[in-house]
Amino acid sequence: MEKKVVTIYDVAEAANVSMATISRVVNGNANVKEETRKRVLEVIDRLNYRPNAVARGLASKKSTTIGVILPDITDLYFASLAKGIDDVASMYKYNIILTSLQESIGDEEQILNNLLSKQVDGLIYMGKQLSKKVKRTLGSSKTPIVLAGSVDRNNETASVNIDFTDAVYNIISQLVQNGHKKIAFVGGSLENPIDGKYRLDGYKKALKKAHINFSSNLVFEAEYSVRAGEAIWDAVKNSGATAAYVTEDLLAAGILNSAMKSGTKVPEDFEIFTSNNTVLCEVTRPKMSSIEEPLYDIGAVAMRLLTKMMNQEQIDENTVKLPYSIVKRESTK
Amino acid sequence: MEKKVVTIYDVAEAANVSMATISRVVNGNANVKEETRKRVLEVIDRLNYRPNAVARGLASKKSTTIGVILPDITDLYFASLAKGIDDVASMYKYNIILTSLQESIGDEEQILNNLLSKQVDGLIYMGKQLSKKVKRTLGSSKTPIVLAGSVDRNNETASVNIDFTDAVYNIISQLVQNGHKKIAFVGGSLENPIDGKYRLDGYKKALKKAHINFSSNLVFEAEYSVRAGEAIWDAVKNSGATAAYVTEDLLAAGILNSAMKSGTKVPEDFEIFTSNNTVLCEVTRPKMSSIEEPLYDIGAVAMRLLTKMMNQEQIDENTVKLPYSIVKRESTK
DNA sequence: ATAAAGCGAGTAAACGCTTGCAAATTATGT
DNA sequence: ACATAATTTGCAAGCGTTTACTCGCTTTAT
Repeated sequence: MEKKVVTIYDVAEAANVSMATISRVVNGNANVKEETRKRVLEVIDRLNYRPNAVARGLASKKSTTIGVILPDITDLYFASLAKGIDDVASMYKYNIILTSLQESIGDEEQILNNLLSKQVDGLIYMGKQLSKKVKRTLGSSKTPIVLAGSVDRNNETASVNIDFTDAVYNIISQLVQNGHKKIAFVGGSLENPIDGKYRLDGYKKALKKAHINFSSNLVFEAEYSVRAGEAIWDAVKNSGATAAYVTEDLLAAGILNSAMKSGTKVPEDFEIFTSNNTVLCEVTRPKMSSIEEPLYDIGAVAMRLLTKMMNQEQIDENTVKLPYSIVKRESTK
Repeated sequence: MEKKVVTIYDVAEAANVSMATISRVVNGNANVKEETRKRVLEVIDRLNYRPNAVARGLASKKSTTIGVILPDITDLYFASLAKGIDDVASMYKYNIILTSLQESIGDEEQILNNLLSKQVDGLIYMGKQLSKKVKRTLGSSKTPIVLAGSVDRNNETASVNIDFTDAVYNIISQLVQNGHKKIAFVGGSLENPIDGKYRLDGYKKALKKAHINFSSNLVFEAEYSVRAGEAIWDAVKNSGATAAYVTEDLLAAGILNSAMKSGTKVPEDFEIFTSNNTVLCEVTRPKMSSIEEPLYDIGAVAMRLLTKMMNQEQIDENTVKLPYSIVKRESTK
């Protein structure tokens, strides 16, 4: 006995109305007599009818699905953003199609096309930056997109972020205030505008304000990993730096561990500020002081913004900057 | 000038063939003359045709989409599993719809219905355990499901795991070998069969083997968080335990930190073994020894298994247990 | 009492694709 | 050259919904 799928027709028949009426009650359309609605609802329940979202999508041209593109879901930074997105999405009854950016560069376009072919109603992008090509593809579709924790140099694309420059400016200023003259800036690839432009700008700005000359010897580039952090410590130490601002928590944890292990006391002999305030900051010993990006909120706001765009609502701010704060723990004085 | 969506008809017209032929070349059907195929491909490229996956889904009754249900994406344990799933899924051209299990209990059923309404071709579940109700809903659909890092008491449902009991047995045996008589078992909710049954069984078994009496005073239940770990340390210490096996990394990290802070040297005065070998183990100082669950692989194998089920291939093993290993770092002797 | 307006429900045409079947074309063997 | 087989194509019927349009029946106003 094969299990038959219950369709709108079956419900219509059992409830003695036309399928249009079923559709109306399922969609909450007001043009249905209360009595009929009740009867239909009952039948739906009895037959265990489950509207086919694919068919609905085809007929309505809405999939109630959004595409989320991120580099790596095991990176707590993105996972936190994703959680914010997910919560708001489910609040608005959207489903999320998650896709990771693979190593290979070229496939960003392919991922996008795949998502568009699935008729997603919107997109959230958390990669490093949108390529021209991708932007073009996006432009030719009408699918709205917003960047979360990612920036668009030209502010053409909607995005939600914190003011990276400002945050780093503050951090560095505090370090300066603590008497440091040589402060290392340890970032990921400087090609990524967040590190290479915004954050570095904040660093430079703070130094300038304090009349300290910028020296590229104090700027380090490393992969975002504990190992890379451990490996770079010697270089950082040898640069003469007495404090460091690190753009990512794993990296910072690695540096911290190497420092402690090599006998450099943190924060007494060396202060460390990191950037993402993931749970890692609480796991290291000493616990790390960090910029607190409201990651969950960034994701949530990005998703909320996207729902507005999908509803064609008026958007007042294309680029929203959320407030950040600074959490002092034990890696700074 | 409104942008028109390019459909299969447009391509057919431009290529001077019927839409059926377009469909065939898009689907790689062999019954197309090479010359025609080339021409069509060219037109597809020129018009920038992107097949509508929703329409395909409706016509073919396949969505090339699977649903993934997990408790919390910011938990590295699940994130790692998810990554394995994602990679294999994209290898097989499936998309993933990610849904988080909210706090509220009752909605598991709703989540499932939503996913089924989206016509997912398969499901991967990583929650604590499938409720009867959910199982029933699942049974009435034909959608295959596999559990990843989650267990089914009755082995009715396909699942991929490690042998939790065996792993813990080994850990505890090593601790016993190191001379410990009082070993704490610190888990999450013991209602969860993984902790409360499988792991605890391994613990008991190892004690028994060593002729050590099991004492419930040495069994602790705590939330999976750093704070909970820090908070529980005193109780653990006061129980007289000289070593602990902890079922989750955050929790272990909290315990470790409190121990060190309170002057108890790890591993000299107290040994700690944890369970998930997430990156946290490398971030704490001392770094933590851990069972190494091949999380990524579990996810990957689960997804692979699911593809087989979706293809109606013969499955030899309903329940697959992957090999685990034990990584010794600095929290044990 | 009667026309206008409104409500509730049905009809049928999309939506963009897959696919079984039949028709047309080309290749093969004699 | 002809029949037959094999290869390519086209036709059209779905797939399960949504949604304009219509239509009959009540209300309401006059």
